[in-house]
Amino acid sequence: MSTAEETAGGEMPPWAEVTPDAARRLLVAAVEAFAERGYHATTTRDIAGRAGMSPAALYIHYKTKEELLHRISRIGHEKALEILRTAARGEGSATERLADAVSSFVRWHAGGRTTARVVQYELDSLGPAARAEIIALRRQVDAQVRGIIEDGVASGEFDVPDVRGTTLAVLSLCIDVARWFNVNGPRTPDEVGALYADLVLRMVGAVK
Amino acid sequence: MSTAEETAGGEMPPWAEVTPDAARRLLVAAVEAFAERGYHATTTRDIAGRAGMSPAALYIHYKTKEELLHRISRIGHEKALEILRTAARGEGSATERLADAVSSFVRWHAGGRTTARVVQYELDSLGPAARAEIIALRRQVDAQVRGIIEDGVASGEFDVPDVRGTTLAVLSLCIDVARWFNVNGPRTPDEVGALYADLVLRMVGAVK
DNA sequence: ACGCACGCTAAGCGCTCGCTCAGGCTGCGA
DNA sequence: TCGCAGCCTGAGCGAGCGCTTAGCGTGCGT
Repeated sequence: MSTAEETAGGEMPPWAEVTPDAARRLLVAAVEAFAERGYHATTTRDIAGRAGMSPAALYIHYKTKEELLHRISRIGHEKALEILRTAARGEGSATERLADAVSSFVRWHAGGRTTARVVQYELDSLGPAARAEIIALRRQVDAQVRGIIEDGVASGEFDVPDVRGTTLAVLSLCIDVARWFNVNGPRTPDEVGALYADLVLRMVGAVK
Repeated sequence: MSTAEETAGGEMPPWAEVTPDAARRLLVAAVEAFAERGYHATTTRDIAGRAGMSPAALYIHYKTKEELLHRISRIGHEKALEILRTAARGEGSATERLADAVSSFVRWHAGGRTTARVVQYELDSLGPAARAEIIALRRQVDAQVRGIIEDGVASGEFDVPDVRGTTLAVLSLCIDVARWFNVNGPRTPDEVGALYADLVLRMVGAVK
C-alpha cells in the first residue's frame, strides 16, 4: 500500500509506454523488488507474485530476468536524459539552467527513488552488451551537465577551474540522493532539489 | 595481479587486525568478491577459491557468509570514523579541518574503493541486528562532519543556511566516489581529494 | 616416540534458483 | 456454434546455492 502510493505519486505516468498491461505490471513489480532487495537477491517468483501471476507468466513477456532489468534501465536512463536535456535547452542564463537541471534531476531521484535506485546502482548486474548500451546513455547525461557548465564559464557567470571534475561532482551529488533519500523522512523531493541547486551554484562560483 | 596491487597499494595495512592468517586471507578475498559482484552474487565457493582454500574452510573461521560481510562492514566503518575523527579533532580553523576531513575521506573512498564499495553499498544485505549496529556508526560519522560545519558557522567562517542538509550533501559527495572512481582512470585519489575539498569549501561559503 | 588438537578437504545434503513445457481457460471472427 | 489464437498456470527439470560432516595430515608438547 505504501509502495503503491510511492510509485503512483512519485513517478509521473510511470512506464506508460510498456504494453501490454500484464508486461507493465510485471515490470513495475520488478522495479519495486530490485529497489528493495537488489537484482541478484530478487527471485522471479517474487516478481511474478507481486504482479499477481505465476512464475511462468514472466517468461511469456520477457525472455530472461536480465531482460527485465535491461528494459528498466534503458527507459529510466532515457527519462533522466530527457529531464537534463530539457533543462539544458532552456532559455535562461547558464545559472538558471544549471539550477533547473539540478533541482529537477534531484527531484527525479528523490521522488522516483524506487526507479532511480535500480537505474543507478544495478548497472553492473547487466551483461556486457546491455551495459555498453547504458554507458553510452550515461555519457550523454554527463555531456548535458558539462555543456551548461561550459556555457557558464564562457559567459563569465561561473568560476570553475576543473570543468570535467566539477561536472562529475555535480552528477555524483544528484545520483547519491537515490541512496539516502527516505520517503518518510523530513524532507520533500522539492526541498532537497532546491537545497542542492543552491549548493551546486556555490560549487561553480555563480554569483546568483 | 592487478587486484593484489590495488589492495596492497590502495589500503594502508589492510585488515592487519584480523587473525589468524587464514581468516584474513578469506576476508580479503570476500572484500574483493563483494566489491566486484555484490554480496548476493558472490558464492562461498568463489571466496574460498580466491583465498586458495576449499569451500568448507570458510566455515572454520566464520559462522556464515553474512558474518564475513558484518566483520568487513564494522571494521570499514570504524576506519572511516577514525579518519573523520582525526580531522575533526585537528588544531586548525574549521576551514582547514573541513578541507582535511573531506580530502582524507575522499582519498579513502578512492584508494580503497574495493573496501569502500562494500562498506557503503552492502548495508541492506545485513540482517536487522548487524544493520542497526552499523547505522549507529554512521550516525557518528555524520556527527563528526556536522560538528566541523557548526564550528565554522559559529566562528563566522562559513555561511550555511541548512547545516543538516549541507552535512548530508558533503558526506553524499564523498561516499559516491566509491561508485564511480576507477583505479585505471585519469585521476589519482589525491587529486580527487583536493578537488572535492575545494568544492566543499565553496559549498559552505568559506572565504578561503 | 607418540598422541592429540587443529586446520583443512572431499563429498554431499537439502533447498531454492532461473527457466521450461504441456495443457487449459477465455474471447473473438466466421 | 465452434475453432483457434493468445495468455496464463501447475508441475517440475537441472543446476548451483549455503552449509555440514567424516575423516585426513601435520606439528607440537611431553
